[in-house]
Amino acid sequence: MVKKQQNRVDIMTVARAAKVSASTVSRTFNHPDLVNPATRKKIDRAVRRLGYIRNRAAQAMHGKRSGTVGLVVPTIDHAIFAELVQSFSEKLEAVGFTILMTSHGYDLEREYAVVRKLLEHRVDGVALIGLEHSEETYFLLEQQKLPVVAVWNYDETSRVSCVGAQNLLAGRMAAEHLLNLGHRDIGAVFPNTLGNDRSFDRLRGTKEVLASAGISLPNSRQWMTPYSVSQAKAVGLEILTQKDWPSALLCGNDVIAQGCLYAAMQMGMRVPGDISVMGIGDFKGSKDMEPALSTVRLPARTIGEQAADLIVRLIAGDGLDITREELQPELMPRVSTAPI
Amino acid sequence: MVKKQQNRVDIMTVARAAKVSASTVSRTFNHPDLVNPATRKKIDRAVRRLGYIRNRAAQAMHGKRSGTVGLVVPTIDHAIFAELVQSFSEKLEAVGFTILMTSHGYDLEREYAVVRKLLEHRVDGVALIGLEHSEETYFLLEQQKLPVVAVWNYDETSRVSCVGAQNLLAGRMAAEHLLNLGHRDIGAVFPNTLGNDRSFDRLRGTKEVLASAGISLPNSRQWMTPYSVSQAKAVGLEILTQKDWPSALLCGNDVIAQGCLYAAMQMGMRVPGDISVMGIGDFKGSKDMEPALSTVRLPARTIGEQAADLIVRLIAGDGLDITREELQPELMPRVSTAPI
DNA sequence: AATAGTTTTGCAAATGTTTTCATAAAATAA
DNA sequence: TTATTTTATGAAAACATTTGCAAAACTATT
Repeated sequence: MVKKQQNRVDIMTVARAAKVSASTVSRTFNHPDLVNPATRKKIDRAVRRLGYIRNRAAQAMHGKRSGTVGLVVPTIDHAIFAELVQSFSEKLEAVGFTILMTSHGYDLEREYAVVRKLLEHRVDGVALIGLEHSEETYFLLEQQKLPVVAVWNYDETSRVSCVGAQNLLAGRMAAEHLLNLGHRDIGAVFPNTLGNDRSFDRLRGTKEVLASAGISLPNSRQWMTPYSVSQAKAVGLEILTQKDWPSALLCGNDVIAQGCLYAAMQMGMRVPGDISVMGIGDFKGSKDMEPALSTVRLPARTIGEQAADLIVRLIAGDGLDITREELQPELMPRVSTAPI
Repeated sequence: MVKKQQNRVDIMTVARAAKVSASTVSRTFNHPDLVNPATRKKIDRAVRRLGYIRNRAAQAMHGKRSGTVGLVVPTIDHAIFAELVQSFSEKLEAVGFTILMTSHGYDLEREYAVVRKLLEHRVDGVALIGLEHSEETYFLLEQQKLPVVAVWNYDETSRVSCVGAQNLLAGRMAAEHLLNLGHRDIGAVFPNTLGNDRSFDRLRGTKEVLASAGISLPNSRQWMTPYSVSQAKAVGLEILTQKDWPSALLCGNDVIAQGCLYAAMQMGMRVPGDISVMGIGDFKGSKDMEPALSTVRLPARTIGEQAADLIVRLIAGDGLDITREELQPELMPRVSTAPI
């Protein structure tokens, strides 16, 4: 077994090459103002010539920041998270952080495991999606006194800092919109609400509003589908082939709504002529669909950016107090919904 | 300025609590078989009680693996990369790696910078998208002798290991399909090919095939649009409002194709009746569109998975030899294209 | 009971950096 | 010119772990 002859260029190698001490090399990186420009130049040259790359691991050992932020998402394979993750990481990278990203597939046990792993890597902060996490996860994070922000949901009683919108409100607004258009027979098409507080709250908001208008949402008017155009379309087809379909479909998110739109199209039905379709989320493509999708906008980019801002503030300030930032959902009435 | 009284639980704290030496604690983590089960139990209890989390940074300093793999993408905010990233990271996480993800927004300079940063974090390997990278980036990676795999493109002359498909082939297949259907007046709608070898190769393949069928692709039949449904739709509208639109549109990817589909729909045109639309990529929703999108499938999930496999093999084997894995694009004729 | 072999443990050195403190050199003030 | 301040550098300790080596504690064998 050949021992890999590491081309180990460490700080000492550079120091020797530049005929200075390791301390000076270190300083050129971390406090350039403290070292003589001439020396700095010598060192820079040596660094370049040797291809030296400093070792963050060794830095991090000094109680210094690791320069990484952990990001835990259920999955990145959903339009909405992609948008969020992108804006979040752009903002963080701009101030020099690197993102350690992990996903858990909506499994709260796995979430705990990945958070642990992030902690092993001594991330400077952690961002999680939503506020529903296992007790162990919360405990772990609190115990480590690490800056944490829950992204996407807003809740004034949240156990950690959060930036997001109230999904409950979004659910309400969607339902109200449909109600205002005169719809009384409404079908709800939602993803599984288990381990997904976003979805749960939206459905709750919807039900609340309907109930207070004296409209019940019987099980026969509720459908569940995974987050996927394809599967939502299948469910949509199922709904529309039964003889008395609802006059409007309220979908848990825009991807599902898109599936329903396609289902209607395939059946040769007119939207909103034969049925209205309402989404929640306002994903990137939603306004361009044909017909343009009516939805409730949850500003993913803004949320991502503010979350990034917040976490750098928390990291910088050794901030221990919980901060909450609420963003308002916004009704986006477009073409896919119409008066009955 | 209050000095944050770190709840610094280190390996020594655990050792003291369990009345053993630090070495033994270390061993319980890394070579459990070398330590007496009884001792192990004692240590486990102490670890649990104190909430100890081991420090990967300190481990990594020992020339040990850092347990991270760097992933560099242009942007994650595109359906296609999301799918790829998801499958890639799922696979890697399953074997215990954590992903360090960064994006560069199609800027090769920034790519160099982020790769450097990844190196500072002593990632065990790096995955890049595509094969077009700056000389500095290649040089850096080679100099560090780090396992590298370029994902998404296949090229038998690639400078680093790669797993992907030949975009050239994909471009050819798309064009051939249209040709076979009898189309002679074809429009190409592509994203900017600068710093994007995928797109460049597809367009090249397309042109090749057309040329060898004696069909030229004048500038007036080429359009450029950013990767976005919305902007592609705008371009589509522009194309379709001119008096003699092409009989078929060949789009650089499925997102652009979707935009064109919507444009046609908005114009009240029938696809494929009035115009055929062809995509490249076969993204998640493509088969569900109305009309279902004809496209050339590039198996994102498979590519992601194989890339993950390959990089763990490279990491495990101190593998220095370049490995190339080719996946075949596949024609997916569906509804959006028809004989002229 | 003595010996040999095996398993388990601890000591100390090593890893690559940052930082505190001390000192040397240079610049400024007297 | 001397004394004082400022600037630039190096030596060494600290950070949290892993690991080679050797000692100690068991087991098995005679």
